[in-house]
Amino acid sequence: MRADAKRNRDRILTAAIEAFATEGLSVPVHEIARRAGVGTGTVSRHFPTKESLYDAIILHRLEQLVDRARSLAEAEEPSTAFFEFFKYMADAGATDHGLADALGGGGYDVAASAERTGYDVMGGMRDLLTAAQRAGAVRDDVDVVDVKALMTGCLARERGATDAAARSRMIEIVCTGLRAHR
Amino acid sequence: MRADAKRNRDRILTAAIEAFATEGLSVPVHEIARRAGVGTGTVSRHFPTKESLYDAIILHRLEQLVDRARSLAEAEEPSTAFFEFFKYMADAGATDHGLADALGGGGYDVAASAERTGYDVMGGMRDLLTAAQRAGAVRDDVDVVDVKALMTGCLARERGATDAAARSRMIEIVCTGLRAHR
DNA sequence: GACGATACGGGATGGCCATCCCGGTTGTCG
DNA sequence: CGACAACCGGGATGGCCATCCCGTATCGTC
Repeated sequence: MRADAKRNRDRILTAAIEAFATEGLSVPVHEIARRAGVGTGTVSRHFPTKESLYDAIILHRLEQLVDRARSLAEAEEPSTAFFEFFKYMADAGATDHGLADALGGGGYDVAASAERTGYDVMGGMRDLLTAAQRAGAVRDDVDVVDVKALMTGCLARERGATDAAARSRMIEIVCTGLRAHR
Repeated sequence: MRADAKRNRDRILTAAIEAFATEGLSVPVHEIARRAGVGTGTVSRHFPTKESLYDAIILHRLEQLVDRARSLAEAEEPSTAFFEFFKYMADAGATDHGLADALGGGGYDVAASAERTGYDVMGGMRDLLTAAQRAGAVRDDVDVVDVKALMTGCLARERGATDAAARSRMIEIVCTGLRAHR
């Protein structure tokens, strides 16, 4: 690959990460090109569709989060690992509108894309959850989809990432509800 | 107002209610006109902008829900009134994608529209909440916006309205978390 | 240093959609 | 019944956006 091509590709990725994070997934490709300082054609050539940009960025971000899940699973006991991760991921979603859109299903199907590209983004989360359930720390009738949905509730956009107090309050509420107790 | 105009207006409202409920707020105006059996011009004349249709339908729907909140507030003790209402509204949102979009903030700001048109959709909910808090049934650091946000989490669209079991599970989780306990 | 391959820019294209417009129609009132 | 105002339909308009295209510029190699 030619040097300038690689350089532009990296610029585009950097610009897209930032643009998605601040504006959400609906940011125009044109705007990403502008931020990257390249033409729209250059974006299209590196990433033929907007969805391929989603794949490159969102799935990569989720991989990072899953790595975090795995290291938490090793270092902590199941209960704290799960709840720490929940908080960690919710915070990530609150400061990254693109991630929040993806989790909320806004026009991008994470699970389908992960499958298509061979990533395993659900696995790490599922392991964390089932371990916590086996340890009796989480109600055992919930599944990862429930968890994801409840998390998106903590990401309500109307107060932005600013109101961290409200967010941690909501996280606390959901985590309390998730704890086993019958 | 001429008889045919009134008839068409009603048809449009009926069609729009159904279209929003099944397709969400992003359904094209054209599609609403088609369902109503009128031309797109007729829709535009009765409702100059799409948002005026939102106002007519969503705010009206919310009024109904607020009425329900008020009657629950009279009939029940504060705690059950609040939690009943939460469940009632979440179920409403699950079967009405338009309502879910509006609650989730998908391109329509309920609070602003309510203010602009003079409706008081938040009031009933707020009363219910503060009453429940005074009765010690709900943590007193949450506000209506939190409640609304957590509710949208229970409305995750990816399983549609079909999976009622998952929904009531999530409602249970959130309500448990909302209960006071320190 | 020159040449072929590769990549670039940004205008052109086409789809989608809300809103506007106007020639034709229909209800209403005298 | 007749005339006129009100209303109707749906095509036209314009904005937004992803994607494609092609003349031009740049890279890497010989």
